[in-house]
Amino acid sequence: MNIYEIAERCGVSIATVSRVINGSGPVGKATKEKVLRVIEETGFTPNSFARGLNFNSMRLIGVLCTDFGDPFYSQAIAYLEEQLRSRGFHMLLVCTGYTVEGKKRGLVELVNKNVDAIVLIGTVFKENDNSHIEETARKVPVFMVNSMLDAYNVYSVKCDEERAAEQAVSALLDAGYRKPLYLHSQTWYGNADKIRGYRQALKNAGHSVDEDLIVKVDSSADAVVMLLAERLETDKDAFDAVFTANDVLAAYALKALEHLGVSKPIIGFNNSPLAELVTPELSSVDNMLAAMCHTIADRVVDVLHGKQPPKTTILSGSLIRRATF
Amino acid sequence: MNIYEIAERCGVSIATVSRVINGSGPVGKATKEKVLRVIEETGFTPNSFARGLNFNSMRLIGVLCTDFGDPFYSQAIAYLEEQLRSRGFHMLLVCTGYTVEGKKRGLVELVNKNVDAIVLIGTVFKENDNSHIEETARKVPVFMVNSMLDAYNVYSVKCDEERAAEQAVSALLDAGYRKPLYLHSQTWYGNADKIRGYRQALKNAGHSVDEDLIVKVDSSADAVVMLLAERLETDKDAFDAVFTANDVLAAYALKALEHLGVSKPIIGFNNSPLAELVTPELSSVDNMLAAMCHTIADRVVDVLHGKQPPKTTILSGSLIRRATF
DNA sequence: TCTCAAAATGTAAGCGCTTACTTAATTCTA
DNA sequence: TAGAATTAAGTAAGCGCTTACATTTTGAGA
Repeated sequence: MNIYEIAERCGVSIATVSRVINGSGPVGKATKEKVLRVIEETGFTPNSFARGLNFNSMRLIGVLCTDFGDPFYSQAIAYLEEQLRSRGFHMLLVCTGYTVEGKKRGLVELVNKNVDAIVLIGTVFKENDNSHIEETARKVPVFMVNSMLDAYNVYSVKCDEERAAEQAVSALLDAGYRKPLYLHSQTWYGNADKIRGYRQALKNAGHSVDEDLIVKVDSSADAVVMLLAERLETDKDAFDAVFTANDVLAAYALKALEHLGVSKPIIGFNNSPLAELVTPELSSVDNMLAAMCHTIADRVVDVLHGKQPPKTTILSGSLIRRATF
Repeated sequence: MNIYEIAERCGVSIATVSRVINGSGPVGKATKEKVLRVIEETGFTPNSFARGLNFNSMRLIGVLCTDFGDPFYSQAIAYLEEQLRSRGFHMLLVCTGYTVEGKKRGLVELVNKNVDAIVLIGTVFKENDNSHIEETARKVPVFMVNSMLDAYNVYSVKCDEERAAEQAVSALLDAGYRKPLYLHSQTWYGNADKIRGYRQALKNAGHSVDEDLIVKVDSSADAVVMLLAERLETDKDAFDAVFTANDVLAAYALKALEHLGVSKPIIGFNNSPLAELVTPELSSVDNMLAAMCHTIADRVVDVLHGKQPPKTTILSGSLIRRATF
């Protein structure tokens, strides 16, 4: 079933059928109705590859994501899908894991599919070589959610995580805590910002930074429990509060402290749904994920329409206080 | 940059270039190397729409999902993406929410994109009209994860949730509990199975079913807290254990009981990562999601290769015991 | 009734690629 | 070394659709 078949059944030319499908030219009222009726009857849908070939677009946006395990990412995907779809685009989703190799492959695959644009969710490693992203951006516009890269054809929307982390840690210090532990599990881009914020907060309060309180740990319940147990065993006042790079780590920390029978304030990051699922509910830094995704979708549409939106947008996050602090 | 450009730069015809790209015919060694080199130098990637038009496939699988909020779905997406991609397919993801209208639109959109197959995750409403799915299946093979529909061109892989639920409730009864509360929030397909299992377990144990113990509740912390509080207020022995349709509800129930200062066994469903994130860790029924996704991916490949795999596969779930029971 | 612009429809040339079919260049056999 | 068999490369016809351009029809004004 193709456009020729429809044209024949209607006794018109394919040009006319195409015109009624796309509303791309004048068509007599009777003819239009007939064509629509036949399309309806036959259930014909125009071949999207042929249209793609003509328009050089299938209205597909490639989305590269690191890890679904973290609710932050699945939440981002959810927002993005909604926003993009409401703007008439569909989402080609590729999940690559944390390796740079995986990301490179993912980018190549998306470029090969001729997507209209590529959205990266939190995937830039600041210290690392990002030439693969720059190279990709020479072929198709790249949009970054929650990370930033200043390069040709790359647009970024991020939360000022440094400031947000600073605010969170300052809140702990203001409340009288002196030794906040900072837990993270991946040394990616955003992490450096959070650490800077952490340091700044201590500095602002006139404290020095104990480097032993900035620690990387595997993202698993066991690892966190072990780590905290070990620290507290050595010195039961080794730290007096916990700040984590994401809510999953915060949940593990919560579990660990409960396990150890001690209670200390905990602040997570991302303000994901998880924060309200655990008991007690997690205080967490809101990094404005929904707003970021909304903004990115706007940027995508703008760029594809030939407009030139700002290359970087920075939103401010804020601490959402719940039961753990 | 297209295949003509490459051909010209190599001093060969486009047929030859195409042959080296696809390995679809004999090419002289020197020629082949030259073509590969030029492709490498120019960074040429064949237009996937043109290939799609020829092959009538872009190796795209449409995936229709209900809700990312539930970790069950995001987990399923994660598994599917991995499995499909390792088989050379990419995933076009559409998230529709719980309405049948939304699903219908989603299916139409995917069909319009000429995907090779459509995977539905837990989306059949048994009582409802599923003609939209059957209609879709006339155009493109449909695969169902964790639900079932016996129709032309529809393949299903599901967990025997009835048996699994029965097993879980029986375990509660065996442990001496008499009045297990069953909480669910959506009256979709799988729910009926679970309820049957719940009933069967009580019947097996010689108990009658108290219909008031099968209750639907909004999927929110507040709703669950309110519900349980109300029940226990009326009669503090209104129920002596909680069984839920998914882990999110179980987490809410955990929160609610803790809030009310009572402790009762809880069993969730899906055995999602969430089960290990909350404290105490949730006992949960494992519905073999990873295996389902793996199997579905196999089925997709088989069907697209013209094979005829079994139309229905049923896996058995099992209760994973952790701290809450 | 005739003219002519405006509206409706048709024709055919791509979009970039694959591949059946054809032709040219090698290699092999006797 | 002629000629068959084999391998390498080219030609051109689509795949299903959009659209610039050409053609026909319609209807208003004179």
